[in-house]
Amino acid sequence: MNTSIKLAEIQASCRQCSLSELCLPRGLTDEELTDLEKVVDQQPPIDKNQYLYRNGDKFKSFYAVKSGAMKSVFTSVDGEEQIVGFHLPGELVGLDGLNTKRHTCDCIVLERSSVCELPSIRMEELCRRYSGLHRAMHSIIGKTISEDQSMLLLLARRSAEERLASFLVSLSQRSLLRGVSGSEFDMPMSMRDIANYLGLAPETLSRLVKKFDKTGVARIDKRRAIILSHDKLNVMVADCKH
Amino acid sequence: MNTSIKLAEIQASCRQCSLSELCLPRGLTDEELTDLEKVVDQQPPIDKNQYLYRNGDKFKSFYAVKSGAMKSVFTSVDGEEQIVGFHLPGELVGLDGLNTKRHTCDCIVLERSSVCELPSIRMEELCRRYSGLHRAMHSIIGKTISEDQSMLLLLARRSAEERLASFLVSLSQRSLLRGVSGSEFDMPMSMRDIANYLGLAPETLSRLVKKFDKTGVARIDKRRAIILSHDKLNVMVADCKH
DNA sequence: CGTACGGTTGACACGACTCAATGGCAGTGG
DNA sequence: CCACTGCCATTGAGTCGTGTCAACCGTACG
Repeated sequence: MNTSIKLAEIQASCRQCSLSELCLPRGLTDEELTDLEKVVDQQPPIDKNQYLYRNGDKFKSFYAVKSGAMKSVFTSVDGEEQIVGFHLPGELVGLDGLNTKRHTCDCIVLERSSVCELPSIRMEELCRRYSGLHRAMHSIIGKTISEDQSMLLLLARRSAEERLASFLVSLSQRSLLRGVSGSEFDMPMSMRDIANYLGLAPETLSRLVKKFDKTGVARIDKRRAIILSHDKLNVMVADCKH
Repeated sequence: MNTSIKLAEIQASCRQCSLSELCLPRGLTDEELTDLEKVVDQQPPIDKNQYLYRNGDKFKSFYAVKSGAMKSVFTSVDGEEQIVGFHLPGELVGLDGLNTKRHTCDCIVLERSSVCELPSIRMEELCRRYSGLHRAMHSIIGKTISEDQSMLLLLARRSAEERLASFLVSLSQRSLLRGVSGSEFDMPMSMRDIANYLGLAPETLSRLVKKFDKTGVARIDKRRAIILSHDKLNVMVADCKH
């Protein structure tokens, strides 16, 4: 195989990527984009259940999800596991390594996925050169923090029903952002994963899903979700206590 | 009054600050420190119940807590409030404004406090010049993310008892870091605030505190906490389900 | 074909919330 | 100085949501 061609293939073309409006490149200048493309590495696809990185691994890169999906799992000293995020195309993962320069989560692939690798050293250099990129990074980091805080409220104050409703709304909105339907979309994660993420027992979630179907709110079959009534969902999310 | 002297007073001296080993300056070079001091503004003390910033305010600065304490309160559309963090001396607040350039939390002062203001524009410039400072910022941001994630696990998977134990351990450790006793320290927040932070009803917390006293784990009187047995506390935190 | 795992369903228990009443303390105004 | 007024904290009684346990089914996979 011709090496030069291979290299050309490996280097990412953010401009041509359909996710560029969701992803880091959003709002960057031409010059910034050109240099960003130079440091972004395409990675070979990763199979289901493989680790993108593990808790304790040295933090060396951020990763942008190109296709597929993954989950970040935080494990406590006693072995309790908590899913702290699901990552869909256009989203950036790896921020949990910023503090100690080692990852504090496992990042596990939910379905065959491909990612772009953004070496942190080179990103740092670029951020120093381009304030637009620096701000874009900060914006993504800030979004992660805000989402985590919103999740704290969800877990601390919401009922099981409100949690599921909120989760479906979130997935629906992210689905829309990617240009897919906000009313019918695939869910790459298992029911167990969703239950864990929402701080519920799998049994509780199972009963809730059934109830949502019966009451015409939403239907989940296999790994496909159909929102039956956005109105009802939004009411459940917005309302404090019924 | 002589203006030049006044200016000299306003400008912070991170080097002389007893918190420098906890705070942003930690690990910076002399040169970085000199320039950092130039952008840090001392602010007049803020009284109890005042807002450092509000949800929706334009994000213009980070703030380093010099003395006192504050809480970050995240409010949902329906008015539900969740305390997402307590901030003690040496800690940096304001990160919730990174995403949209507007704060997503209220930051409320718990007891008369003073802060150092770090204008974000000037910090950005400095970060571009000094990689050490850049990394220090990233480290603090990453720590916030990791702590939030650890909090997600706490709220999703832990019993009320484990949550309180974990909270006390955290306060104890932070107290130690500041050079105060890890076994006896003041708690600047109300019982209500703690309950809210831990996702509990105030009544539940009250009963738990009583139980902790009775079982020789910890005693909380007025706003002072005494750890009676670090061992017992650690067991409660480390143990999964008994 | 056997095994493992994810998801479902039912019975049951219990932890934590809600509601309501009381006490204590701080701040305020007469 | 003391009554008034809130707010916070406490305590008890009762309920309900959600977790736990156990059994079962279907499907994927080796």
